[in-house]
Amino acid sequence: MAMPSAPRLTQTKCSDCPIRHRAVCAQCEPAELEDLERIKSYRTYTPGETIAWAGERLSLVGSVVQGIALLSSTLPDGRRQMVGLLFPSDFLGRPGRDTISHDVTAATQVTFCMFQKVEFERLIARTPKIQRRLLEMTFDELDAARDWMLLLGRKTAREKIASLFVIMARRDSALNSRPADQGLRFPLYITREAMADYLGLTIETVSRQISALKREGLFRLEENRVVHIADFARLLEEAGDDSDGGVLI
Amino acid sequence: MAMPSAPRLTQTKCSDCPIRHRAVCAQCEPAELEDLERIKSYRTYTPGETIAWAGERLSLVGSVVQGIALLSSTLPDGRRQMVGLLFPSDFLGRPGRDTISHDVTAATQVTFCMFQKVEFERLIARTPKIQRRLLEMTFDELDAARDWMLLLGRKTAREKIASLFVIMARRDSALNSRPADQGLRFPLYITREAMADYLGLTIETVSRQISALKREGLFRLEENRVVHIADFARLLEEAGDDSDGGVLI
DNA sequence: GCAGCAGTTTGATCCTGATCAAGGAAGGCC
DNA sequence: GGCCTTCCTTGATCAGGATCAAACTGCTGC
Repeated sequence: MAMPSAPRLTQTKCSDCPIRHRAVCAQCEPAELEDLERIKSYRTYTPGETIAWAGERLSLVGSVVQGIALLSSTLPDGRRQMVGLLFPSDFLGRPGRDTISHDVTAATQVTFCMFQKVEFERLIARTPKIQRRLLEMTFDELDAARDWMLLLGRKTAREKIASLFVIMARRDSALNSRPADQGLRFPLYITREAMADYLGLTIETVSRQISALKREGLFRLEENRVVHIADFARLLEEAGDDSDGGVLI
Repeated sequence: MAMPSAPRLTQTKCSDCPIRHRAVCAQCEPAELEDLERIKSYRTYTPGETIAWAGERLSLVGSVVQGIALLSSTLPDGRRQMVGLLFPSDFLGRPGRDTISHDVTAATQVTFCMFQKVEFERLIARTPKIQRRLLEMTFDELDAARDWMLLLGRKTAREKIASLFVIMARRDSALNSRPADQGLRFPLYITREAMADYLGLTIETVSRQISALKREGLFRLEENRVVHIADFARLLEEAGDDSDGGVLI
C-alpha cells in the first residue's frame, strides 16, 4: 500500500467524516453528533473490489468518506448499467430494508463511514432532523437519477460524453470547494468501461467520442485528467445543460 | 362530461383518498389523520393539460387520487424524456423546495389530493411517522428510477416494450388489488407518444414493436387494452426481469 | 531487457432504431 | 353525409452506435 494514502485513511478523524459536516447531520446538535460518533466504524475497499452484490442482505448503512463507489444493475445476460455514482458524502443503504437491490463496487480505493443499520434506525427514529436530512439527500439522488434518465434516453453519444465531463467537473469542484465554471483541470476517476456503463454506451464508442472531442480542441488529457477546457460554456451546451454553469450540484 | 365519472370525482371521500390509506399516512394515528384532513383539497385536470412547468414555483404538494400524470424533462431542442409515471397514491412535490424541476402533465383525467406545502411541512415537522413514510416512498421511487435507467441504457426496443407492458400490468393490478401474474387484461392508459417518451424511442418504433409482438401471438389489443397474454412468464423474460412475477410493485 | 496483461485506441463492417413519407382508423363537428 | 383533426400503422431509406478485430500504451514482474 502506498505510503502517502494509508495514514490518511487510518487516521480519519470524526472531523473529517462527511457524515458530520456535510451529509446526514449537517444541522445536528452536539448531543446528536455524539450519538452518531458512538455507532460508526470505517471500512476501506480496494479498486475493483465488490462491496455488495444485488440481493444480498446488508446490515450496514453509511456514506463515502473518500474515493468513488459505483452502483450498478445487471441483466441476466450480463449487460450492465450503472445506476449510481457515489462520491464522498454520498449515502449508501436503506433504513428499513434488509437487502440491497444493486451491485456496489469500488471504482477507486474507497472508504466508508458505516453504521449498523438497526442502530442507525433507532437513531433516526428519535432524531427527526437526521431523518429529514436523509429525505433531502434522497430527493437529490432522485433528481440526479432523473437527469440521468434524460441522458440515457435522449442524448447522442457525443452529448453523453460532454454531460459526463460536466458532471465530473462539478462533482470534483464540489469536492474541493472550488467554483465549477472554470473547469480547468479535473481527474476522470473511472475507467472507460465504467464510463460506458454510466452512459449506456460501449467502451469503443466512449473512446471514439473522447478522441473526437479532443481532436476538436475542447480539451486535452494528461494522465487521465481532463485539462484546459478551451470553452467550458461550449461543453455545457454540448451537454444540453440549460442550468447556469456556475452553480455547484 | 360523462355521467358515470363525474360523480365519482366530485364525491371523493376521505376514505377514498390514497393519502389516507395507502400513501403518506399508512400507519397514522386518528389524530394525525385529522390533521391531514384539515389541510387537504382536491383538484382535477383534463387529459393533456399541463399541471406544472419545469422551473415553476409550486406551493402545493400532494398525491394522485385517480388517473395518471406524467413527469418529463425536455432538452433545449425539444427532445423529451419521461422521468416519472404517477399512478394513484403516488406523491408529487418536494417539501423544502419551492420550484419543481420537471414538467407535469395529465395523461388521463387526473385528480390530485393536495396540501399547501408550508402547512404540509409544518405537519411533517411534528409528525415523524409521516416523514418516515415519505422517505420510504422516495426510496421506492428511486428504485423505480434506477430500474428505468437499466431499461433506457441497455434494453432493446423489443425488451423495452415488453418491460413497459409488465410494468403497466403490475401497476394496474396493484390498483385493483388483483394478483399480477395472470395479467389477462389491462389498459394502456397512455398514448404511443407517451410510451415513446417513457422508453426513449420514437412512436414509429413503439408501433412497429407492438405490431411485431402481436404478430407473434403474445397478446391482442382490444380498444387499447392488452388482452390474453398467452404466456406472461415469456413476456417477463423478454423484459429481462428476474424478479418473481407474482410480487406486486 | 522483455513477456504478459489490463486498459485503451482505431479500423471495418453490420444492424437496430431514427427519419422521412404516406396512408388508415376513429372521433368530433358542421 | 363529408370534412376535419388526432392518433396510429406501415414502408423505404439512412445513420449512429454496436460488433468484431487488431494494434497500441503503460505497468508489473522476472
